[in-house]
Amino acid sequence: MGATIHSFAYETDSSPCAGQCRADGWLRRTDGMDEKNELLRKRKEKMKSLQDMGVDLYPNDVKVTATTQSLIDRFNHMDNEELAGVTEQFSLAGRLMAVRNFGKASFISIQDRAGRIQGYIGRDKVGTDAYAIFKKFDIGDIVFVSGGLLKTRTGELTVDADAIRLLSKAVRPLPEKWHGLTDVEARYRQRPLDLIMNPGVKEVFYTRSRIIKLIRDFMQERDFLEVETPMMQPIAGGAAARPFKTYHNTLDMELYLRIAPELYLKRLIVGGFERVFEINRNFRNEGISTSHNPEFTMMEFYQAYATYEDLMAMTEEMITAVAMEIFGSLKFEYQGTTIDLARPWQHLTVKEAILKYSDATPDVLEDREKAAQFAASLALPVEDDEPLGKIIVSIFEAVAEPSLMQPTFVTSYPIEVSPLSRKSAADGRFVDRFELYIYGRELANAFSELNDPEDQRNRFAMQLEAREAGDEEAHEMDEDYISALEYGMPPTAGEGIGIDRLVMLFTDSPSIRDVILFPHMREKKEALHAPIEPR
RNA sequence: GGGCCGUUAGCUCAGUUCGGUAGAGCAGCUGACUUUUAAUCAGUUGGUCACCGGUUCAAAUCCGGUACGGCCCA
Repeated sequence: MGATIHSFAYETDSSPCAGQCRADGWLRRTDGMDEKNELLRKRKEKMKSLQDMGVDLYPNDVKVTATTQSLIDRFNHMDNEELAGVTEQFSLAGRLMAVRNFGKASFISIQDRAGRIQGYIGRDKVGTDAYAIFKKFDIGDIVFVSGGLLKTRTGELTVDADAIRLLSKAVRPLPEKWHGLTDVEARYRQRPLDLIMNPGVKEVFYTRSRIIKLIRDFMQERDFLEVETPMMQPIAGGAAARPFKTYHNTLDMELYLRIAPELYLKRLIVGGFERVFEINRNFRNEGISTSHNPEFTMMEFYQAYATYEDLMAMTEEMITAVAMEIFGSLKFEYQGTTIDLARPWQHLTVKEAILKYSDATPDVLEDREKAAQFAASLALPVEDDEPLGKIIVSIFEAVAEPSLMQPTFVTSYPIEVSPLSRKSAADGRFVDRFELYIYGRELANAFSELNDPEDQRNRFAMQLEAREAGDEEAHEMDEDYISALEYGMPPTAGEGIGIDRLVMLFTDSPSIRDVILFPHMREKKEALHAPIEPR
């Protein structure tokens, strides 16, 4: 019981589904797809009659030799006379997206991974029996077509079918052909339908894959080794965030889903790899918004004998290289704003940014009480014992961050918010760190790494104090990491780049959910689909 | 966490102002049609108006609550 709720739509009266159950104890069917649904019933009747005609509803015995797009690329420029000279026969398969029926012939639209192409199904050519079977196909079915090519009167390249077969029967109907699936909740919850109906969505994920490949190639060309470090960690370190907790049965221990791979990657620097990177998921137990998903993809990389300044140059190089591959330009539109990645990018210290985007005076940022007052005037919550550095960062995030539309490196972060960064040689209250902002969003975070084990122990101690004062995101003491540093870590710089946010930028996506295939949503107590009765 | 908005047929949406038997297009079904492409033409099926409760002779519509979602703010 209970656990069956995802696979079956049924729950009995005794189930704890208060307020969600129908009076008769059955869960409401959100799509009305129960045995009383006429569309579904008609389909099942149709499937029965196809089987009676000897048709296998789910065969797997065809070989596909072409994609829709490959045919268009090769033959779209030809006219009918030239196409008549093409003797090659083509076999393709895909989802039946439209049928335009003319009695003894039909036009169909087939969609595969690459695109769509039209098919012409003439009764004379495929045969009367096959045509009668074809007439029982539904939009949404997966079909196989083979034949030559022709151009229609309107000039559309069309597969002139010798044969058409059913490869997989769709039991449920597709959304409407013209408007498609537009309800955002339905799109995220039923991503397969979204991908079928909205070609732009597929395009986003093709672009996402290309961006990740470009970044991977960029790193490998620079002699970085791609590695994978633990997703499950006994201490969730490397960032300021609340973790998800899990449990290992045999080891009888609690583990955390990682909030960052940082401390493991730096252990590998100690181990001598010198240049490592990882593109993988992090998990942070925090709110969901248009730019936050509880699990998100980050690239982190570490380079020995480099500084955070080297990484600024490398970041500019990497992101402009990706932009040139994706757009062929350093200028592009994001949500109606022109983003210009022309180098060099703007550099601001945290304090400079605050002074630029607020009416704060420099003395406000030197004195804790004045800073706290200024924060209060902005309606920012300030804890009683919150250190100056944290207050300054809160002010920065409130007044400056949303204004940093064009690419900007923000530097000189206070030491209180940077427990893993190297102290600035010029002023020990600050660290050698930068964050990259574009369109008011943090895209990257990097610093020269702290490799003095004693200093690291002191920083963790500072964090423990903050933790005891109630900061749930403060870092924990990690003795194992410190002991790795005690073997000696070369001077190193490291960076994390938010891949989802980068993809948002390069695909003009307004929400992080648009670049994550299955974004997390609150659980629906009602079944998304009711079960279909057996045939 | 707060504010505003949304949830009506498989899908896309009207209908809510000012309460009076639930509407359209697409999809489906029946028929016509061998170059259409949102094919067309004729006919036709399909609804627990998100859920729970209240007011009322009468609620998709008014009131209260709940769930889920969106946007903005924190």
